[in-house]
Amino acid sequence: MVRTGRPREFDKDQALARALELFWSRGYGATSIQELVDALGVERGSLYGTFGDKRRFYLDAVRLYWDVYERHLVAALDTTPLLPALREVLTHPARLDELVSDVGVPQGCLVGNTTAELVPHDSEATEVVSRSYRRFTEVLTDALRRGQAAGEVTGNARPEDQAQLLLYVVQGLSLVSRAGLDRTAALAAIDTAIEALRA
Amino acid sequence: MVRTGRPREFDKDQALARALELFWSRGYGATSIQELVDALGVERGSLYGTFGDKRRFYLDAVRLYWDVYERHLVAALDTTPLLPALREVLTHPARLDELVSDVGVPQGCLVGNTTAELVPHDSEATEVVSRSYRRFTEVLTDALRRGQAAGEVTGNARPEDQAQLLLYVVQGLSLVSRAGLDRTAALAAIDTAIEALRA
DNA sequence: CGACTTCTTGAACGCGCTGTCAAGAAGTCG
DNA sequence: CGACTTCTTGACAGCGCGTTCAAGAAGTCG
Repeated sequence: MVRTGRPREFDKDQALARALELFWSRGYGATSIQELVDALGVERGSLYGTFGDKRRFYLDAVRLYWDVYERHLVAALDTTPLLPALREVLTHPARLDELVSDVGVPQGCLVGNTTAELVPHDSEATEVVSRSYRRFTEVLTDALRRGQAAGEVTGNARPEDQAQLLLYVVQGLSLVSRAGLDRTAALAAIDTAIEALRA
Repeated sequence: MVRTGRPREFDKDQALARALELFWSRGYGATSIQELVDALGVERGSLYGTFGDKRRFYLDAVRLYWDVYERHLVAALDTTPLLPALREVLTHPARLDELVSDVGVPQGCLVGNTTAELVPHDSEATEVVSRSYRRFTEVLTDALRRGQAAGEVTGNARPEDQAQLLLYVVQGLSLVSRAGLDRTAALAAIDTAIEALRA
């Protein structure tokens, strides 16, 4: 079945990616449709016709964010030794390795931001966020299990519990960093967490 | 100097405390002045005359929240042994020890919520939040230093770094819990953190 | 070419919000 | 009592927001 009618003049995926950046840096409520119109170069009606209302648009952006992040996460943890890779994972969301003062740089983890802004009031957002957290702990649990089997990670605790704790650490770092980041202190704290995992 | 003019008909502190609960459970943006009027039984004009605009009102509530919390924190950590008290502190913000499903129960830590919603866009909010985080790590650092000196807490890491890490853990737990709390998993993760601190 | 479908454009609607203000009420002070 | 100050009340102004919609443009299909 060939698609008939006037063809879209903009790239849907590219528009969603651009919207993701805007939502990421400014948040859901603080991003107006007008700002999206200006940033994407697409008029209101076209956005509504393509993505539905603002909430749907935003949640689609969050889903895209998570899909990309999870792919990176799985790839990053598929290495030996595990702990250095884990250190990268923990420092990444707060962008400790880049210039934080960059203008327009997205702040923290979009899933965490969504949790703070829409959860638990919005049930669909709660689903998206919960699934992301579950996937994160699943991926980390697998990695930690491998690390324990290899004798690199301590067996003093269950991999599930270690993974859950690391979820808290990464989300906490991501959140607290918004208020200003002392890179040295943050890295020292992360290293403390990593060292506690060493066998 | 005696205060002249018509006396206020409501209790200012009590109104602020009630507003704090509302802001806490619904967030800054989602709490309208009208809701405050209804909940406090005080008309708009009186609120504006007493507390200034909404942002000031909110930030005053956050300051009150933190003052109360810090008093509790210092008192809770002034015990021996330290680790059980620390466990209480970590589980408290997410209210793991109470019924989470209670209607109207405030969600997470108000400072963390403020971080997500107003920081870094609002400089005054950023100050309030940063000061709270700094005080938290200072109080915890002191406690951990005592714990290390008493031989209860491991000396494998500096107290400052342990405290910073615990800030991340408590804020992460507080945030993630909004999306639904698996009490068993959360407690197991907290216990993992506590055990890692044991000498 | 003409019928049909889909996308584009930008004006306009309706709503809820924060913040203001004028008139009156309730006190103190001389 | 009369002047003065402060608080209360509720209407209302003004604004920005998300969303809709009608008219036109740009394609496909028979």
